[in-house]
Amino acid sequence: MTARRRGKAPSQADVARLAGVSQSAVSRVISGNAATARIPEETRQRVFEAVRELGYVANPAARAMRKQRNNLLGVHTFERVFPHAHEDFYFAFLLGIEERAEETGFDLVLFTSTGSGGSAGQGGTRGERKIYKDGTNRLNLADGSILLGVSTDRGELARLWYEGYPFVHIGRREVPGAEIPQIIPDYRTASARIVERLSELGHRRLGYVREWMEMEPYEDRRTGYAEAVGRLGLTDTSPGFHGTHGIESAWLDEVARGAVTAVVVESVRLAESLREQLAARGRKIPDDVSVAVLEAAPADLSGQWDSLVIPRTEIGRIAVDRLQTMLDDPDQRTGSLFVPCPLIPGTTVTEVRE
Amino acid sequence: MTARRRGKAPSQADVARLAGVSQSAVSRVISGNAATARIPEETRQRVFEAVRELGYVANPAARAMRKQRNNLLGVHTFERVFPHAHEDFYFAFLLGIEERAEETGFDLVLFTSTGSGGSAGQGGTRGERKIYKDGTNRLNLADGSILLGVSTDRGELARLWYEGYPFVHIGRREVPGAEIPQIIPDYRTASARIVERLSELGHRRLGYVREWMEMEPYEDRRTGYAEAVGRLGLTDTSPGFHGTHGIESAWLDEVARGAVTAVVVESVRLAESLREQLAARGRKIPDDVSVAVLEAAPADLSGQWDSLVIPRTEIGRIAVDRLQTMLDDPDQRTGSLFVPCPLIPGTTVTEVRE
DNA sequence: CATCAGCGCTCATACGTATGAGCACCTCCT
DNA sequence: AGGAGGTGCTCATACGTATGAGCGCTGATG
Repeated sequence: MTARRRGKAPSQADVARLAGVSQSAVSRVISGNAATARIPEETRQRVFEAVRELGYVANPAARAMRKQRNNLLGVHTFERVFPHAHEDFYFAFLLGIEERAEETGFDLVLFTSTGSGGSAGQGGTRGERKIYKDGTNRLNLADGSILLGVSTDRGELARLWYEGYPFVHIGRREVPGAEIPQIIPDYRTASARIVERLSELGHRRLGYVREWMEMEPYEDRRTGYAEAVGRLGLTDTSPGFHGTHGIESAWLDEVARGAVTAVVVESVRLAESLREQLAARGRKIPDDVSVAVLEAAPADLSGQWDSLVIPRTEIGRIAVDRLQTMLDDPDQRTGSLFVPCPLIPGTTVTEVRE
Repeated sequence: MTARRRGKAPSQADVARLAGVSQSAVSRVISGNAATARIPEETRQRVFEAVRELGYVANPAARAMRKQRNNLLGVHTFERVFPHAHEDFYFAFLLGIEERAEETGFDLVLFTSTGSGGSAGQGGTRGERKIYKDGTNRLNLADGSILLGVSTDRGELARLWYEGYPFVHIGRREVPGAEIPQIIPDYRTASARIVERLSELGHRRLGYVREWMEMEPYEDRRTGYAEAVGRLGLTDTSPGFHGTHGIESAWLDEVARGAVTAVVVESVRLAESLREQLAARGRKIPDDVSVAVLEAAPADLSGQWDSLVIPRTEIGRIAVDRLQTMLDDPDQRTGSLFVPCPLIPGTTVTEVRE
């Protein structure tokens, strides 16, 4: 048995010829719902027979063109997926997306092609991936897409939105004039809850250490923190709270002197640094200062710092579901979802001791 | 600016109307090569103007139907991708595939849908993914596909091959009557080289411990090992060499007595077990017995055992390239590629000491 | 015996793009 | 002046599927 030549896959017309019916009859048998198509069992059998005989398989491109559905969900990341996956950055999101896509019978397109095109090029632009390459919008291939990535190009997002393409963005990203549906880890509430907990443990004078980035996710953390500090009547005079990023040594001296009993830090990286510099001043965490972190470490690194955790897998699943509702009902094009971030206990926060 | 209603994306016809030319002119301007299409600059500009005005983007489905290319590469795994990725099973392959796909301007489709279909089902068959669901072959959506997975369904492979669908299988997998292009880690040569090295180090009496699986990859290791043992006139009377899997304690006693100076083991798992059982008999690796392993541990676990390493990322890249040549020239439908597996030195093989 | 409903299909068309063939016009050469 | 050859397009069609409209037939009903 030698393989059939490629390029002449049998069509419904071929099947029809063999079964002695019309192409449309074949179409109805194969994919038409039995209700509208009044085709008796005997004919159906003949058609299926012919299908098997010829090894007919539907052409998805044609089908996609005719219906407006492809059963394809796109995933666009603005940077490479897998390298980051290795660092657990995208990985857990993809896990959830894949799970849910499988459960709902969708396939996944990973948009990996860069804007630079070129068939034999030696690698595209290393950093960024564009949605629009020359005139064409690759995402269109999928019924809808999930977008993720830190360096999101807001212009492209705006255009995509304006064109009415169904998509969901993981993470908050404001684009003026476009109400993009987003799946947003609720950093704000989580940050506030961390402050509440510190307050319950007796801490009244806090400090805040911020990252250098100014993206929405950090804004949310800062908003939640500030709001809770205000509401609970706590004190924060740290430079981080008022706009400076990183750790100032003058302020550290104050902390060492006991001016502050708890510090909230935006990242593990900074928290580690804080620990070192406090140690250099003879202060220990949590004995002298409690520290909480506003970033989920990958699962295996956790258990150390008290922190919030980003439920990435769940967010992936939610993104798929949100997208599906958009597809089912085009009126649902707008509206974001907040996903609560649980706090995980560590060993760096204790009751205040004075 | 409110978003355009979904469902009526502008077509080339719309652009043509606006630019005052025919649809075919638009097509030629946009995608026709300039050589055959004799369209002056002025007209081109008018068309591009209209394109921008309307926000036209090409419809990939229609394009795919007309040409026979999609610029889509499929990846089908017979089990879930990402969970395994986490265990570094598929991960490195995907890394290479994605890299190379990006470099050559292709997008990736991950075929995640199970055979069980169903739009709202509560998850398909947990284990296996089928290629053919009811009558349709999802893979057809992509120009060609890369298949991988341990529980490959040979029947589906045969059918796919027979239909002339372009695909590549990662790992050796024999299917009677179908010469499936495969990217094969050259376990055979690598195993032989390990034996050669042991021989160079003075080992003449070897032992072999086999896994319970009977798949091609293990066959290759066994063949390479046996061939080298024969060629170099070495001795192996171990049960593993003659068909038994696992570790027999009677044989272990012999090893402990010094009947064997080096053992080749099919997996780290078994090697660990071997170490324990030798330790129980007062024998140490490598002081009393040298041990080499025929399986690459994930990069971070390595450095311990002397073993061969599977160049997974490279294999992924090669698979993409192999597929591309098939697509460019349908006559290249057959022919597999062997990829050499380097040996990495560890601390478990030394010169023989007697 | 005329009417009518249902059955089992077929016909025709649309989806959006790409492309071979060809048409009308112009320029240049003999 | 008449033809050759080039330019700047248009026409028509094909790709494979899905679907609304409709046609001829049969059997039942009035």
